[in-house]
Amino acid sequence: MNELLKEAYSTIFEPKLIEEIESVATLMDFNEGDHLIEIGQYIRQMPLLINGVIKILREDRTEGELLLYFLEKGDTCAMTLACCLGDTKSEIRAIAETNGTVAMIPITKMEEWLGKYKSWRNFVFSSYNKRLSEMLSAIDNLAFMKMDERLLNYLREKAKVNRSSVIANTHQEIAYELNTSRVVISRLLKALENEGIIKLNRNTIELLK
DNA sequence: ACATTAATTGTGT
DNA sequence: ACACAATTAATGT
Repeated sequence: MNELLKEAYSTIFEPKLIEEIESVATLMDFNEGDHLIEIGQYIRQMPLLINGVIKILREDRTEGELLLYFLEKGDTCAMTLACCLGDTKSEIRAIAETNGTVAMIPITKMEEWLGKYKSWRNFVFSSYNKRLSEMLSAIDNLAFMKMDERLLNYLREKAKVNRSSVIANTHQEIAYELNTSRVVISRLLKALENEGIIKLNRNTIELLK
């Protein structure tokens, strides 16, 4: 079972650290659609994503959801790091985009490793870094980009994480994640189809370019 | 195989 | 944004 762990992390972590992870981590499988982290929840374990894709959403007080970014194999959630270290509640919601596996690591260990392993420190810092810049581009999207550009961005990201140019989502679901209405999505999608950028089917969208 | 229903998507106001 | 039409998938008979 720990083949997976090695495969995902052996390029980043030194062998000793991987051994330690193996000895303390609990592997947890999740299924598509599972709510991994809810808003307001305390986080006592730190997840390392081994397999699958997780999406990170922010929720508006009025009940709108907004997609922030996707997590892929070898990533961890920066929010979790902040929560663990600062002992605060989660500000975000994490939902499984596909089936997958995470390794859960006790916070005590992760603090211990910070001093002990250089590769771990690097991992934590660069995760922060990466997420920060993803947050910035998410903000850019919101502040400066029109809905049609955001939609196209979304489709591209989604195609990337699923490693497939076919996106299996209804217009309604997309609208939720971009925090807009379904009608807007339908119209924009159709416009994109007319431009020959995508192909529209029921329940699926195929990215052509 | 057919009819009914529900869900998804398209369009006009 | 809303209402409704059109299309397609799901289900029961």
